[in-house]
Amino acid sequence: MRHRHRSGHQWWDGRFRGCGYRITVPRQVILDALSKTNEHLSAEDMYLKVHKIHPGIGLTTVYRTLEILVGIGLLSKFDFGDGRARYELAEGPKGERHHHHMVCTSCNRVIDYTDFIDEEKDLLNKAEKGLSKKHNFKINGHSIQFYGLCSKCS
Amino acid sequence: MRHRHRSGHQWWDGRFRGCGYRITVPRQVILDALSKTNEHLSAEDMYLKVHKIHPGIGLTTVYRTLEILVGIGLLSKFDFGDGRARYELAEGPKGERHHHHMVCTSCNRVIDYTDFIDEEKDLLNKAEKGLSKKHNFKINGHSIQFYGLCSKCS
DNA sequence: GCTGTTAATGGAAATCATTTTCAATAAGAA
DNA sequence: TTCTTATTGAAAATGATTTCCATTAACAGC
Ligand SMILES: [Mn+2]
Ligand SMILES: [Mn+2]
Ligand SMILES: [Zn+2]
Ligand SMILES: [Zn+2]
Repeated sequence: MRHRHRSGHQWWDGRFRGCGYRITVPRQVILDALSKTNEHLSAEDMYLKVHKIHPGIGLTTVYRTLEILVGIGLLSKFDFGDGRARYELAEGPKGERHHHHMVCTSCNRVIDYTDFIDEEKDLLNKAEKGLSKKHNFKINGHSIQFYGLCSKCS
Repeated sequence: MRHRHRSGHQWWDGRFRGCGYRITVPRQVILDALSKTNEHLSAEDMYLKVHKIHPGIGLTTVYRTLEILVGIGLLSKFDFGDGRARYELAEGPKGERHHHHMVCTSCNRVIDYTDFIDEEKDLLNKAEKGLSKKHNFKINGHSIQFYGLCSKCS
């Protein structure tokens, strides 16, 4: 009964195989863990989480897997200024999860928000067009974040 | 004649002394170098640049000075994803230099732009107000950057 | 289901940016 | 000039991420 979720195919199976990657136990476990959290985990966070159930999985493999997932666009990688990279599912079974972040400069808490996303999209589209024309720069993505103090720290 | 610029007071003198810091040769040299470039230098870039004229100045001091300058708001510190922090004068003798960045994911070139800054400001103000109300988050700053391919790489 | 090829794994060692330590030096108040 | 103490620079330490490499496991083809 346990681990039943690992028998059949997963929503990311196709994408994964399509890129020529093998589906291995560590990769399934890591993807599972990512699917079940909405935190912004670091590689080590991930390792510790996974390690409780699967002590065999090494930190190196976690790093490698995260890098692959970023590479095929399933994961987003962030730097929130605390000296380690943090990751978050870019796309779930239901589709995109586009949002931006507020980072507390005191306790490092990261808060997702989707407010103003529509207005942002307008501006970003406009900017992307204008900038790619004016500076001849082909824009593929963007990153926006606010820094400040969260409710508990202010 | 050379180094005359270091005799008198500089535009940053007051701010610097006001924070209780001593004005030392390494600090003057580093600030001078920063004033004369519009690149986005890393600590090591800075060290190498300064080292040509002042071989005595150590990398440690460069790191320390940059950190102080960020602390008092004279410098902005960025992470453009190439594994090292990069710095740029936040404020010149003439005042603010607010702008955002486009980062080439192929050659790591960083391009400043000020286009759409006004529209951005409107959106950011609106967002800051809305978010601080809704999420009870006190916003002090933001970071926006576009990623893509520069003219030479696309 | 077995087999062979080869990608994937994990522990140890290496890397690399940044920080810490500490004895020597220099800024600036008096 | 003198005295106090912040600042400096070399070397060592740190900590996240990568690289090495011998072993293991996916899975395509039988
Ligand atoms: Mn998020
Ligand atoms: Mn800039
Ligand atoms: Zn906080
Ligand atoms: Zn480029």
